[in-house]
Formats: sequence, structure tokens, C-alpha cells
Amino acid sequence: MNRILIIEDEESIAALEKDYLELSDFTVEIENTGEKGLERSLKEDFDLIILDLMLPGVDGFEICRQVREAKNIPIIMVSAKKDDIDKIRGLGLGADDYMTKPFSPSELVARVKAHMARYDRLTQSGAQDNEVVEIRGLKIDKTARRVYVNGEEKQLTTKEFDLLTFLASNPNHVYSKEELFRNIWDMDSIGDIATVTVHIKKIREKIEFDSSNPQYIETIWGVGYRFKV
Amino acid sequence: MNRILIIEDEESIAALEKDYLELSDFTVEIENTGEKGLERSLKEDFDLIILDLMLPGVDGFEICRQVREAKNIPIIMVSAKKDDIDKIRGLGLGADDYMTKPFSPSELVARVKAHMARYDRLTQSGAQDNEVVEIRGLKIDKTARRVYVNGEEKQLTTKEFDLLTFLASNPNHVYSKEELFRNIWDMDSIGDIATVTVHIKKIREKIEFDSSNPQYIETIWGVGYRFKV
DNA sequence: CTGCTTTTTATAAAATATTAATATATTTTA
DNA sequence: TAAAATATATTAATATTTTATAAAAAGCAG
Repeated sequence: MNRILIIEDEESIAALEKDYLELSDFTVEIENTGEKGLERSLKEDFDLIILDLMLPGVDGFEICRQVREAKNIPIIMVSAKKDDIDKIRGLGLGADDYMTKPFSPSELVARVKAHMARYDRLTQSGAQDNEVVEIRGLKIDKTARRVYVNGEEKQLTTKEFDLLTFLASNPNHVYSKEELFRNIWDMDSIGDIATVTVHIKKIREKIEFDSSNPQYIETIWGVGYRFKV
Repeated sequence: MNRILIIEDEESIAALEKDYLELSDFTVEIENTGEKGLERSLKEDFDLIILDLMLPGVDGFEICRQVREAKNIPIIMVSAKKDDIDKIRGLGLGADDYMTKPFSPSELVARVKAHMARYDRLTQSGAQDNEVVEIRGLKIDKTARRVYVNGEEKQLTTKEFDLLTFLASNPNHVYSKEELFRNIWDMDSIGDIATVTVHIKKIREKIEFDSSNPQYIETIWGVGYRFKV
């Protein structure tokens, strides 16, 4: 799944871009201010950013600079003034592309695709050993032991991570608390299976939108738990 | 040193491009035919290719396709016809950029620089065993065994350097203390993994701004350590 | 011997895991 | 259908584990 963040204060333009990109199966989110856009760019896990230059608050130059300092993802800068392009280049901010308004949406889509393809080409070839499980917005990077929900990283503890990873790696399979305990805890550890319940609750608190109506880990009454796929 | 190959049959244009690029300290070579250009592209080790579409013999489309099959280096395609750009895109040949003649030489230079910078950025950061690792202000020169934080050199001892280098060379990967010990200490050395902890602390004291809130080496409780990328 | 690095040891501090008690929800049974 | 029985959810207190820190001991090169 490819997530794109559009940072653009003109809502109609942002909405238009979003529509076209979604037709090409991208997941698109919009922020209207520089502050929010910068914050989410750094915190969440987007695959590409479309960045307007003129923004209320933090401007595009500064956002580009800060994002590039932290990440290598493609950044496409958008500006109404043709002169700005030279300025962006001159500053060496590390933007990957520049478009002047107005532009055709299909042109934007073409460029987005090209940048993502190149990014994949250049980064994937560098032996990536990360084992990743991804189901409906939940992404588990086993090597890095990171968990993301819709791109946002969640901090799980060791047992929480192990338990979630076990369930997510065997989706659609119902495990009793005893089975979960045997699989995740040490063989010889004598313990109460109530601790499984508590951990499930904690995981839900962290990854579920509505913890009392879980969409990832389901309770099967009288039997155990199941990761819904 | 950055080597560029220009594949272009109009000698005057090729010469002009070469002149400008050499002013920016690139090493430039020219081929006038598709055959020779393709052969050298595959055989030699260029950092970027500027490729004219209309060529006697093998045309630009075919050259682009074949080079891209073998290498990831940036390819800038040049054409006299604006319509060709859509065609190149449509074919998904994996060209990195397109320019229509006539274009200003400074424009070309700017694009060449941008593409090389991106290429370096994306390939160097992908955990390879480069001699220099650079992540968010931390620079490790493995050959010289020097460490810099925001340009300032820090004096690390042998073990500290080895441990930091190992982690930074495999960023985003969580390693247990046992794994770190096995990888950095001699196989047969019987030791306490507590020594890993102590070294981590010492490294943090030297490279972190706030040692108790580390931004390079993270602690993954109950599991080990991870170099944050 | 001397100064530096590395390792060990002990203790403090931090984070996490478990237990236990209570509340809530679901199923069973009368 | 209501009460009882059972299972899970929630919360908070307690226990355990893990790591950080500091300092001493051991090792080592000049």
C-alpha cells in the first residue's frame, strides 16, 4: 500500500489531487498547514510527499529541508511561480521534483508513479532483510520490532509485540489463552493465563481505534482470540 | 569523481553539454552511435547517462531499456519532440528525466547534479558496507576509524567504535546483547553481556546530545538495541 | 610503572509483567 | 425471562526483570 501526504492550503486543489491519485490506488491524506504537515511527515510513515511552497505557518522550503534531513522518501514540490523552481534548486533542499501550477492531474499521477518506482528500485536493491507483516493498515516490522497503524508508529512492549506478531502471523486461527501462553512465554514458566487477557487489552488499547469494538484481535467467547484478516 | 556518458549523434550539441558539465567538475565522455553507446554503458562504470532519443542504429528507447535492466544509474533522456516524453513515460522504460531540445546548458547541469545527489542519497543509505556511514548528523568513517557528530570529531575507543559501527551499518535492526557480543567480540571469548551495556552507555555519553534520551542508539526493553534511522 | 581501555561487580533506577480484585459481558439453566 | 454460572475486560497494586550508572578491578601497550 502506498501512502501519500499532500501538504496544501488550497483545499480544492488538494481534493482534486487526492481524487486522481486515489483512482490509481494510492492512499492519500491531506494537511492544510505547514505545522501539521511537517509533524505528520516526520512522525508517520508516508511513501511520498506532495508539498506546496506557499503555506501558512512553516513554509515548504523549511518542511522540505527538515523532512529530507530525516527521510529519503520522494518529495514533489508545487508552486504557482516558475521562478521558485530555480530557488528550490539553488537551495539544494533535496526535493525530487518540481511542478508549477496549474498542472494536469494526470501529469501529477505520472510523476508520482515514476518517483515511487525509482525509489523502490534504488532502495529495494540494497538487501533489505526486514520481515514485514501487513494487514489492513497494521504493519509489523519484525526485524526492527516496529508496529505502525495507518503509518503511525505505536510503542509496544516486548510481550505485547510478541503476542501481536504471533497472532498476526497466523491470522484467522483461533488460539486459546493456554496456547498463546505456551507459544509466547517460556516453556517452563508457570503462570496464570489471566496475564494473556491483560496483554490483549493493552495491545488493543494501542492499536485499535475503538478498543471495545476491536477490528484486529477478536475475542472468540469460550475459546480464545483470533486475528481477523 | 563523477563520470557521465553522453550518447548523442549531433556532435556540436554533445560538445556543448560536455563543456558545461566539465565546468562543474564532471568527467564526461561522448559516443555518437547507439551501438557504441550501449556497449560502453553496460561495460563501463558511469554514474549517469545523457541519452538522445534519435540515434543512428540502436535508438534511445532500446538503450534505456537495456541499461535499466542491468543498472540503476540515472538516465536523462533528450528529445527534440515534446510528444516523445509521453511515449517514454508510457513505455515505462525507467528513465529518470526527460528534456526537450533546445534546453539551456545550465538547466542540464542542474538536473544532472540533482539526479546524482539523489542517487547517492538513496543508495548510500541502504545498508551497504560503505566506507562511510552517515545518518542524521552522525558520520562514521570506517577506514579512518573516525566518528563525527555534526562535524565535530568524537574520540571513541576500539570496542566503542566497532560496536557503534556495527549498529549504524545495520540500522533499524534490533540486536540482542548476545548477538552484539558474538558479532563484535571474538567468537571464543567468554564474556558477560553486561559489558555490552557498559559500552553502549559510554558510546551514548560521547555521541548523544542527551544520553538519557538517545536519538541514535535506542533501547528495546527486554530485547536489545537498535540504531534508529 | 603509568595511563588508558576493557571487564567485572554492585547498586540504583526504570520499565515491564504479573497478580488479584472488581466490573462487565455472555451463556446457561431453572 | 430472570437468575446463576462462567468468561472476559478493566483497573490498580505489587513483583519481577532489565537496564543504567558508577566505581573498582583487571588487562594491556608504551
